[in-house]
Amino acid sequence: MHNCTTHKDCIAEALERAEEICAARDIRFTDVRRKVLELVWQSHGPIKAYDILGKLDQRIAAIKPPTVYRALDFLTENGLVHKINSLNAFVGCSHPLKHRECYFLICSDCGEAKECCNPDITDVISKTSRHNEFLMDHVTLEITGECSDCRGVH
Amino acid sequence: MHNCTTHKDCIAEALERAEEICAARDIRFTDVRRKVLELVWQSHGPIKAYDILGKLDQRIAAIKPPTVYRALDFLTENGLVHKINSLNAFVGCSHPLKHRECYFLICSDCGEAKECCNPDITDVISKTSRHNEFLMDHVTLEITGECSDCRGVH
DNA sequence: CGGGCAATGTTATATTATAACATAACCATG
DNA sequence: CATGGTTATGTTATAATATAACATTGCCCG
Repeated sequence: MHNCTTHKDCIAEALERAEEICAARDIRFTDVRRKVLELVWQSHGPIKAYDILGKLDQRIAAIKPPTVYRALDFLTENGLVHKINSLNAFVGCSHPLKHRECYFLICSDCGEAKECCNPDITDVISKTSRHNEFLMDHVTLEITGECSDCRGVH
Repeated sequence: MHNCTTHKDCIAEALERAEEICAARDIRFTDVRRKVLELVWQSHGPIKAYDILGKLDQRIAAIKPPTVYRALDFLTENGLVHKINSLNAFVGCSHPLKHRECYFLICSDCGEAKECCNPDITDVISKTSRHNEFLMDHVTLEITGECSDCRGVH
């Protein structure tokens, strides 16, 4: 389902990057937020808020839904995770500095949500918005289907 | 918020079209389904399942959530309504025969969800999918922002 | 060290959606 | 027109997702 050979490293990297970004922006990367981000990355795919909650409960005592949702809100606002609306799930952002919009290829077999941030897509969407005199704020683009791995494409 | 001068007509048209489509496909356009579709169109914008339920309750006795969700599932499967995932709401499809995929410009001011089915978008999305060896099944594209009316663009 | 703000805790509840089983309506076929 | 299969709806209960509202804690700055 995923390619990173040393998945531990990729989690650690994500956390470090988050740390840096928060420091740079002078916002607090608290324990809860770190833990939630870590769990999102550990899942290495879309994870649901209550699944995060479940995993947290095993470690720390009695964290409740609002705490998780607040952390997720924070992480989302700061581009560290994305919400996948069609799944009601959250996924770590692989390039939290590059751009706000992320497009996803979501495999209904293995559940992977691969970022696919083709600028051509952004262009054509911007063009369409402009053509409709629409002032774009945020774009949700979620493509479901079957990924190459699951289809057994060499 | 919307342009159709005679909104009653546009509801009636949508229902008639639905009738025809279901007849052609030899599937049943039952009372519940018709009523739900009518309410979706009456709202003339995204409407939530429980709002539909509320409006139904006033007319018919004691319709329960599963009934509404089943009707919405049916209508969605047959391309007569679309679900807007970022709003958890449903909207009538203006061209139920032309294509399955629909893209939306959603105004966060007035709540309108305008279909914008630019084939250029479809092209670029298909291209990206192919490039990723991804077998596309369904596309969710929801652009939030502010529509021309709300921005007061002449 | 105290006042203010940001974050989290806590309780309760709202909102969205479905499982599971019972009944009814529809309809083809003998 | 009986009957049996299929599709649709009714019904009860509950699962899953998310937030409101208020209390408390912790952090930082002066």
